[in-house]
Amino acid sequence: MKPTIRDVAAEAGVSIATVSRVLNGKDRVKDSTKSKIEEAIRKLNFQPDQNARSMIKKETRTIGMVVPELSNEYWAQLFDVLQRLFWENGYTIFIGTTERNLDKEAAVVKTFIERRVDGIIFGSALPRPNPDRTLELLERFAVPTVSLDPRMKGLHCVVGDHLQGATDAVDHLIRLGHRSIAYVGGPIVPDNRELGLRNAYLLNDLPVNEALFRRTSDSPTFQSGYAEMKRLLGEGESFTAVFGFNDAVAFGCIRALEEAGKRIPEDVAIVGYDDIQMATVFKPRLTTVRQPVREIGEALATLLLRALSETPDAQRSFPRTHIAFKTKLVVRDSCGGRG
Amino acid sequence: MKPTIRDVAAEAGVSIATVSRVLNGKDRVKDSTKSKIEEAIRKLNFQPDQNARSMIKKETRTIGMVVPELSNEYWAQLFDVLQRLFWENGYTIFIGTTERNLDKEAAVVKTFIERRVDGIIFGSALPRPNPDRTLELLERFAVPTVSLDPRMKGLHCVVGDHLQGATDAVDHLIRLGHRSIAYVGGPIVPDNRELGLRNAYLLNDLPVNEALFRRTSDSPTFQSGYAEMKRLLGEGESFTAVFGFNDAVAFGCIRALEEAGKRIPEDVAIVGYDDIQMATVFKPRLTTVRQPVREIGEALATLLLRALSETPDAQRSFPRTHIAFKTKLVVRDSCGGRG
DNA sequence: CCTTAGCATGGTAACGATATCATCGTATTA
DNA sequence: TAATACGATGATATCGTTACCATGCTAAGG
Repeated sequence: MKPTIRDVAAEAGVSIATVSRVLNGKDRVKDSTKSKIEEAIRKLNFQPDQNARSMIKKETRTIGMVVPELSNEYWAQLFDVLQRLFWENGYTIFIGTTERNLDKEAAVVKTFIERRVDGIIFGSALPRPNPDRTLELLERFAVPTVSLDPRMKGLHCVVGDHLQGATDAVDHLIRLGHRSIAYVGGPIVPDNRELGLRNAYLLNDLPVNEALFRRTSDSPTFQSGYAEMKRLLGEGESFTAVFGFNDAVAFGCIRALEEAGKRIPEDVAIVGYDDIQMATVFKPRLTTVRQPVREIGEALATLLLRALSETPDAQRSFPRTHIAFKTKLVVRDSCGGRG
Repeated sequence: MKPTIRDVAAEAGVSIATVSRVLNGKDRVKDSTKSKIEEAIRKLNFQPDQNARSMIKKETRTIGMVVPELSNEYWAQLFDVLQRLFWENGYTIFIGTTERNLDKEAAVVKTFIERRVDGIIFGSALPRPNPDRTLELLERFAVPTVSLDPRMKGLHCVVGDHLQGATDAVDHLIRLGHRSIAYVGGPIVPDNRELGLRNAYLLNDLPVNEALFRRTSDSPTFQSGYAEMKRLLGEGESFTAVFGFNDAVAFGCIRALEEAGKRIPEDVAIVGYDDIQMATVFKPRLTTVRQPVREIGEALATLLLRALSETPDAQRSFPRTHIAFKTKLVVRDSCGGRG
């Protein structure tokens, strides 16, 4: 059996209270006693049970992170940033994937609540139903939560300004002379990137062709982008540019276009979103909208940590915060026009 | 304050023992009592405290996963597979990244032990020191662990057969006529991929040029591959092919080569490792060695779950298992010769 | 009608820590 | 020298569950 604080106390010939004192290093303990206890701890290979500690401390020092999936560079990078920041503050991270399924999402949040996480980073990306079970859970149990999805009403929120980002991207295409831009979006609506596109059309007083607005049926990945572009090409609509929901989708489109004999950017211009690492490798290099992942992660962590440092009473009245990060259009070669 | 089982008992006018019974659904409870209790649970929004439950059950139903980082498609994909399988079996996953640092690695494992995870998936990738603190921790506390690193002696182990994979890849290059193959490895030794390369040289009775064996100084990423290839090119060694530690590194090399005016595959042939999604996008498409991630993940989960189902006594004598998965050479365009 | 079984439930000791209050010396002060 | 303060430690309630044993009730069997 694993040794407990009682075993250590017996071994060192003191009371468990004193052992607890050296474990936490707060009360004063005589040096000789302290070293006796430390020796006993070493000898028995004692590791305090964090769960037992949590029960009485009423905080677990765990964070739950909910994301669609991790095999998506954006989420993975975000995780790496968050992991480092929370680790530095003594938190361990539970992670649960929604697999883009509302039931799973709610189940993950419920699990986190049962495990009494101190806070939640909510990075799901699903259309919000009504009633929204996940949101209800989060509110009922008053778990401090920071969301990456602005549609989660009432939660703190840190986002990239996708409306702006998409508008910039499409403006760029329009300025290069494109008038028919196909959009391959993700599976969810409403979608600020799509709105940004429509916004740019509007600002430039251009007609929209609804047949060019597409959405992938599942996760916005390389495969789904590829499949959707194949379908679009099959329908014979004409277009001279493509705006992809993210870089993976954009790459999928590129692959489909090339298989259909189109050249990039000569025949079709492409712009993506996220600026993943591979965006600089692919030739022609991808023009895309960069999200400041590190800054977003830091804002997320800072906000949640600040909320956690409030007393439980104060947390309820902690002001709702909404931070939107500016994105940046990174112009490379996939739209041509720059040589 | 969050409602406890006692509040529910009071609300329903029964004892906490009975509430516990309906919570666990094992003992028989009269239907009318049961519904009274369920009503109270709903009314109070009661969620049982999993940690309190763990204390007495002596299992937390959590798994700790330790990985170098997640912004690496291989680890991210593996995580997604594992997450699904463990979720289906009622486990929640803690994840900790080592940041390729032995101290952090040991600290993560220690944290997992303090949190009393039921099992650990050990996916660190670091040179093993002697003495090996992480291994000692794992052994002392007898946490059921499955490793992805065969150098963790005494642990169950599931790996891709990299020696074979690398041999296949290099054999392919040699068969295409290449005699000077640069290797850009990861930061750690020994490295089975490097050994596979040497093995192929040996089998084909070719001389080796040590100057062509390189290793990235940090994580095997796009950036480090790019930097290392830049350095190699600066040294003026001649070579006609490159074998990259993984696809990201290979892409980094490609980028550096192209900047130096080399064409792929005409001037330099490239082969990567892992077969990430982008391997099919890049033109020329990357020839690479595919690891069966899904199968590896399933084997990992199955093995750990089986170990966990043993009684604590039986776990000690549970036979050490070592599973190596065959890899598959995926021939595309980056080596030419098929074209 | 008494015994006995079995069902439904209650009471309470764990689990492994921390927190609080009590206690006992010993040194300091008036 | 008695009062006092403080430093070091011990005893024990507590956190929110589950496990285990006890108990009361009803119905069946003799």
